[in-house]
Amino acid sequence: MPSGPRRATLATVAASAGVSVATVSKVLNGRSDVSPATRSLVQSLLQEHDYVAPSPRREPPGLATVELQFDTDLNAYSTEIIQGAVAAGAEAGVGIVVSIRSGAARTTAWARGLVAAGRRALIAVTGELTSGQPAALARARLPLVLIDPLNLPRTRVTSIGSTNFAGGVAATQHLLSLGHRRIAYIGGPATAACNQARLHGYRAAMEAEGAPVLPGFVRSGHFRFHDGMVSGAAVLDLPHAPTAIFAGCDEVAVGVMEAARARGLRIPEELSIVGFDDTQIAQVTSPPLTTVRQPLREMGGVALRTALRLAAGERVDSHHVELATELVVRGSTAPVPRRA
Amino acid sequence: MPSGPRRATLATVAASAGVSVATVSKVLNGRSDVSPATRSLVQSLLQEHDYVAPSPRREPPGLATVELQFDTDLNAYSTEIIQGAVAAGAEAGVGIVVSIRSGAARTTAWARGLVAAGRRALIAVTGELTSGQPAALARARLPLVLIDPLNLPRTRVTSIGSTNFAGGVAATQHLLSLGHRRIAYIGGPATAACNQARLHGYRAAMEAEGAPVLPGFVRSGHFRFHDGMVSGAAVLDLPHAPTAIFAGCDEVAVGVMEAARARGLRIPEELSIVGFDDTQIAQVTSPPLTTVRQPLREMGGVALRTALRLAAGERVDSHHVELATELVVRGSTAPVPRRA
DNA sequence: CGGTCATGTCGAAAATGTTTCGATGAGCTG
DNA sequence: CAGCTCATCGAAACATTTTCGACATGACCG
Repeated sequence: MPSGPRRATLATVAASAGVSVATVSKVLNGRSDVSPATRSLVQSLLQEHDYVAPSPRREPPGLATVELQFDTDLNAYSTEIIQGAVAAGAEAGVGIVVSIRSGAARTTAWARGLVAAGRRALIAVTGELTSGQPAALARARLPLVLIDPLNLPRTRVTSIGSTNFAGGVAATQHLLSLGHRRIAYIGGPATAACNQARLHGYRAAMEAEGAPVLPGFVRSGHFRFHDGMVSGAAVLDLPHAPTAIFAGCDEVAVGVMEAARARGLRIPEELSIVGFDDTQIAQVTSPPLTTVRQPLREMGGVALRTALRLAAGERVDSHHVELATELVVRGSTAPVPRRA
Repeated sequence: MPSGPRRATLATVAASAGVSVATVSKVLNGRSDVSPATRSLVQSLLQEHDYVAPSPRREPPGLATVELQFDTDLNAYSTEIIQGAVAAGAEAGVGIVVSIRSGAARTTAWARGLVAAGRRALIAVTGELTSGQPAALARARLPLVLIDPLNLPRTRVTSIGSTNFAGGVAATQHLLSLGHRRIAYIGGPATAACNQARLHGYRAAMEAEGAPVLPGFVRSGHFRFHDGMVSGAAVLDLPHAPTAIFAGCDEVAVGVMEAARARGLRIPEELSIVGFDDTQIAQVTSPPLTTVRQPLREMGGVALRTALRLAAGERVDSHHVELATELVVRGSTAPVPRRA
């Protein structure tokens, strides 16, 4: 059953406008040898007939792009993801279009716009997803891959993460092995999946060692420097202040460092700090930060390759992949200080 | 005078391959009803005849992209540039494709590839330019905008920078006004224009104050953390060690901090440090870094808008624009210590 | 005023590329 | 061998763009 009245062609429009096919073509291509009157007449008739370009011509092979969308301003974490995606994109011959999510709702129209703009897939980084969004993307046939999603909607979505739980365990065990018992955790949004996994890793390691999680020792935030400073200050001012703090990301760790510095605490002699991510920041602090490395570049690369596989219509082995984290010991951790 | 032997058409290729025009078309469009043998034969003949798709058909409006190319791995500086370009791109409705320059020569073919991939312009960040590259880009009609170029070829190229000289003066004057006289400069590549401007600003301020630039007090590098650590160590180990160091960028400043820390020097009490750029790093060090702010986001935005104007065929007012730098005083600078 | 020339519009026809559909032949089956 | 399937290919129909000549118009000139 062909779709009702055939799709409009130039000939259709030309006939109804009383001009030649050539003229209609010229209007479409913005040629100059068409009088303004004729042009606007043809344009309105094009609209009326819902004219759309015919075959989506063979697209130049290099034209493929993938959108890499962030939910917030770029930071050291984003930089590594971008780097990884760009490197993998260069190999695959697709361009990485970076964007920062604006307030705009992610509607079907938005998804279609991305497709029309030549995007082959969308990679959303640390995003919050409403349940309708995967549906909108599916309608537009735009594959979606998530990196470190804040939440996972019911529908099955492909996502890339790292072994946050294991990382939380490793960080905490490292501190425990140095003799620390009063260890606080300062993390990100309480609802974020990756934050929960790190927190549970911390709790699991503490519990295994029989170390109590003291009241006020677990704090949420937004993974930002400022959160680290504020929460760090709050924790350090407790009567039973911790001797070590496990921060949910490097930026928070640096904020904690600043809070410690403001209180005259020496790091690592009087306070040990472990971060998470191993961004470029970690190598640049004083002292250099002990942290749990997330393979962010690899995650960006894997996300891209997964997105391309989805775009090519292939199945992916698993709808969620976790890359391994690894504890990197630098200078911000030391054995627990002797009681004065 | 038409360009010699007419451009190859499907008919040309079909004739030389001994197949029909239809078959060649199918190969081009990746249709399945072509035998592998025929396909590869046609493909090689397409190559041989330099077949290119004819008219760059009327292009879907949303497809526009601009390439933002970096010469090195992404860092905090890149992040700000990207952020600025992406924000401006979102406003203008063009996508920003980030890429990292590979070893590949920037030939005419490369430039044409970018055009074929839908790029409207190229923004090259802190790149080194050979004289042939602007020519290759011009032949492909791809507008080029430079941000902080390392060198400027003879041909007139549009570029965006900041007032590096004024910034160098401001940083140095700030240190001088705190009573410092033994001030060292640790910068980037000796040939880089932005580095030279900062260095000359430093020299000018020193000279104006009658402060001598002591031997060994000016050092080059690659604007990296490691350079700061090495050159910082070298300068601090001089018999006439400086009381203040002006670093050519924040990352170098952090390296210098690390070198100072390794020598037990307290910052800012025993050593003042000024950085350059005001990337996110500067707010995150201990103590927070006094630095010369470059409006990197604005530079990214201006570069994008300039690139789009060039792509639209408009003239730009000036082929070089410099945005204002601004000294941001934080915690890494203090009055010169009294002689012990 | 009539002739000439430049200019703006337009369409017929040619050029180019894509799609449909039937022809052909190889290989397999019964 | 008849009959069937399947892959491959091209002729022809289509869709669109481009070229080029036709025509009208108006300016300019002698």
